[in-house]
Amino acid sequence: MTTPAIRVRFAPSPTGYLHVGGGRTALFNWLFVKKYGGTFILRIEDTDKERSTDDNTKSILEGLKWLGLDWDEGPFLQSDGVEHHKRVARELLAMGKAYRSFATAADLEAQRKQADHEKRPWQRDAPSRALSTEESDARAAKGEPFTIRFLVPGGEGATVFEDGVYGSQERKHKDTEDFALLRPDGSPLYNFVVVCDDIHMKISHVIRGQDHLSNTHKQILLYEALGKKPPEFAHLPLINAPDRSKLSKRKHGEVVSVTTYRDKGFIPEAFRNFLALIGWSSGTDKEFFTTPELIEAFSLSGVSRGNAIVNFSETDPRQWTDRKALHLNAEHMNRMPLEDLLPMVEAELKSAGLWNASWAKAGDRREWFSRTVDLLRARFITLKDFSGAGRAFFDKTYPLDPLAVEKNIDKVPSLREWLVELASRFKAIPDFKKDSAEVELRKLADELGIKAGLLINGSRTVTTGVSVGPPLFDLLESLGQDTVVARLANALTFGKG
RNA sequence: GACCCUGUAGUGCAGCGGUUAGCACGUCGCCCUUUCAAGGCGAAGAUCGAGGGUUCGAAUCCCUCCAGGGUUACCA
Repeated sequence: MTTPAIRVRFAPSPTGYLHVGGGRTALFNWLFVKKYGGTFILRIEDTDKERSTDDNTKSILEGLKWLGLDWDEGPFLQSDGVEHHKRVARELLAMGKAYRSFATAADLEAQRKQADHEKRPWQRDAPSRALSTEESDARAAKGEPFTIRFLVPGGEGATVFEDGVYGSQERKHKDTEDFALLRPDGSPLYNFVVVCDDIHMKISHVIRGQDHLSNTHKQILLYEALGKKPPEFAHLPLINAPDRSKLSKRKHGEVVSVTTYRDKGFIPEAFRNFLALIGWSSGTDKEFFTTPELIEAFSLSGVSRGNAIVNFSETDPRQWTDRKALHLNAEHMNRMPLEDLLPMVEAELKSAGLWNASWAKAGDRREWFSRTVDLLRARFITLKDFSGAGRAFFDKTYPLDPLAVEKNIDKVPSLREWLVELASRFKAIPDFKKDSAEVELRKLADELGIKAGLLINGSRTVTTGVSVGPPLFDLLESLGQDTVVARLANALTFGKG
């Protein structure tokens, strides 16, 4: 017995951008290949010409690239194989394993209604199915339009397969309808093309969403009719919205699109980590995974069977996506090697127009940049925070959080004067460092008979515009004496008008 | 309607015949020489969808029901 080479594919249809469910399916295929070795193929299922667009294809590739899920072959366009698909359909027809269905859409609709009325399931176009070969040929020759449908075997037979996640699956032939292979215009349909292409590409393992679990039986019928051995199948539980409905851009907005996560400052590795945790577990308590760790731990046996919900709020911006995703991103940002993070922060600052050449690799402020990023990352959640909450570190001007001003400055009437005084104390420090700054600040607090916290909160707000960030004295040292003094000296008018 | 899949805290997962039913996110509280969305400690939160069995013993096995999801397209 020979074990065929492992060949898996991700086959999205370009009827939309890459959504989180698709991203997760791609990730699992990718992990499978990385873990066991093999070839990862990308195939674009563009058989529905009405809904497929090049823009969507582009955005899918973009999403995949950002996610770091590189493929070995492709992208292949399914539509390139149409002639082959048609040929196979004709073979099936010639072998008597498929038949021409002359019913129009309206006929079918009537048949279905009738079946419904009689409380029996509609499964096939019985009139066409009963046609003799001669009559069928004659009507086709006359130019009458027809659909080619698969002739599902009768009798008590069943299709059986062992799913890598859901276990043994069985479906009686009588529960499967005579699904269509080719439309009247000759274009092929999904269940048929998938099988043609998977055979053609020698796919060994099909890992895809659970919405295809039922389709698998039809596909197996096709493999059997074509005399081919079906691949191994593994289906993944679906990812739904908080209301348990399918994720859709129209209903749920940008949160379902993979590229949104890129645009909102996610780190690819963190997002992979999050995606992996939906519907999969290593079987241990471990949840933080670098990608090599993920590959090592990955196994189909860890995939769960229940559909999952990705939790997000459409009204609370702090919860625009699942908190766990956000948490994982913060964690990865904190724990990843600093040298890997620096280019990402650089890119973010550049796109925000805040980049300064002296911070570049060979720049004279590189060391400062590196230390500051290191300081800031402990409390940041996404890359966006470097240009947002961290703006005061990278730009002369920075927005003020009115709430911070209210809470940390305006609550104490004389605080503004005290901060100006603090500025002159700081100015006099010969060697401005976090320790010397702290000594000076606490000394002033003592003299004034006030809590150091007041000055701490106040100077944080004045120097950074926000109420959260790194420990104050670290922050002051990073900003540097001149900047700190200048900003504090402005305390009287800070945040006014 | 038919066929199929699933059902453990708000969410994601552990658990596979004997545990005070674990972990993480989130929530709440306390601590961090009175910053903070970081860190530390702690708490609340699950009659394991419901009801019947089997068993000395069931979240774990069986049956029924219920709920959610998928398929039932000349969508994918």
